[in-house]
Amino acid sequence: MFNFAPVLKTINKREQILEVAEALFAEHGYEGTSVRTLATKAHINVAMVSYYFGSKEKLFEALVEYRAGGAHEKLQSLNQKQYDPITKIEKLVDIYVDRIFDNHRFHKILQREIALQQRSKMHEVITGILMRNMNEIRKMIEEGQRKKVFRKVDIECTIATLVGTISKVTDSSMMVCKLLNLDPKTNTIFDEKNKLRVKKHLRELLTNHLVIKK
Amino acid sequence: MFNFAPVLKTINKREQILEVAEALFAEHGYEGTSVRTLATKAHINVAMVSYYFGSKEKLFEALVEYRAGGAHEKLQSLNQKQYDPITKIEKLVDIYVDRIFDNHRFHKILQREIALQQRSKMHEVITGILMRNMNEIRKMIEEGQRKKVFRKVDIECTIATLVGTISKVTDSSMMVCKLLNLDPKTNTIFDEKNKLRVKKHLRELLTNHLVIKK
DNA sequence: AAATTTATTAAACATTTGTTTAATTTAAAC
DNA sequence: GTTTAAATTAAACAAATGTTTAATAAATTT
Repeated sequence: MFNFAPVLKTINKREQILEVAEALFAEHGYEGTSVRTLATKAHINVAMVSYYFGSKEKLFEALVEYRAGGAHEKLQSLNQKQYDPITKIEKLVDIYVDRIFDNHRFHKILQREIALQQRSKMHEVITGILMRNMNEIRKMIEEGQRKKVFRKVDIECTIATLVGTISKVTDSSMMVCKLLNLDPKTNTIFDEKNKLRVKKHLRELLTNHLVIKK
Repeated sequence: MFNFAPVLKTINKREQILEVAEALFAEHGYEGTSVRTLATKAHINVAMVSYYFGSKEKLFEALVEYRAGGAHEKLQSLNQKQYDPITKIEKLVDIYVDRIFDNHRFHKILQREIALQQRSKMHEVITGILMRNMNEIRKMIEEGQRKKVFRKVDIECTIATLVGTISKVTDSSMMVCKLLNLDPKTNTIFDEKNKLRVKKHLRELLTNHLVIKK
């Protein structure tokens, strides 16, 4: 019969390296993380990175593949539902806040990567992913405008507000802890309480912004 | 008599290095920029960085000192004016958009630096600067709330929205060019047209969000 | 159980990194 | 015009970087 044990073990080792890489890239950046410190933190030999991924850059690409998928499908399926525009936007906020909060390390890496002009190939891939997601949001807003529920707002800027607000809260967590008077050691901004808080803020902000008052 | 020429020349050389460093740090990050490529781009010898600044890290600190000041004074003086809360917020938007657009390279570097857990000393300095600015904004909103002009909104999240929206537009300029269907080569997001566009968006967004409707 | 593939290791590899040295040119002061 | 200080240079420095090698250990297949 089949024996999955070795295969599973391999996958786990790969994933273990990817998880540690994600944490280190998020904290110290791609260039700021050496393969040696990565190997130490992941309790593996330096050569294992080349062995499993080929190179440091290919490890990074593997990380993107490992984490990037999924978001677009969720947005697309929401877009196909028959909700009214306001409900759709509220559910969009929930999806986006959940997504970015739960993947805050990877999101931080992505944000830094698109802000940088390095590794142009990776840059292209990431831009493509984010663009597709943004287009789904655009469709939602345009649908609301067609139905005369939403104002003729600046769609691109509105998307920037949605993503920018969440990014600001998650990416500069140290900063936000000080701003919210939280202890960075004991507290975490990535808990349910703060997710709800940001969701509430964005729901009210965006409905006030988008919805035409009767 | 006095002869300023040599002194001025020295200052200019220092500033010349700082300007090139700013451009490179913004494009490729701090770790992604080597002292050698910096020297080449600035048409100086490698040793000149150590000669003028002591080290790469001190060059970075010098850049922060060179660019960081000024914003707080502007916010403070606006806060002391006798404008009504709505006007104050509108002028705040103008100041912030102008500031970040005109210093977009430096702003990008700052954002990356506070998102990173490297160079903790610099981190402290930058956090301090940004915190003071944020406190001025908080005062403005609280004043509007006391005067019963503003709603009881989530102040910290509202600040995140203001800064986050502008950051999103400026920091990932490549991305935004695609989103706005601009050619990244010929067009620039940092022109007056787009400044006005973001200002208009934020003015409408924030007044709708903040102001209690009669 | 032997053969073979896969996983893991320590050591070496060639580059690149930031920084320093010591020599030289340029400018300023006397 | 000589002396002194400042600016600039090419070369060397040690440390760190990503990657490869060749040997060994573990697991899988035959």
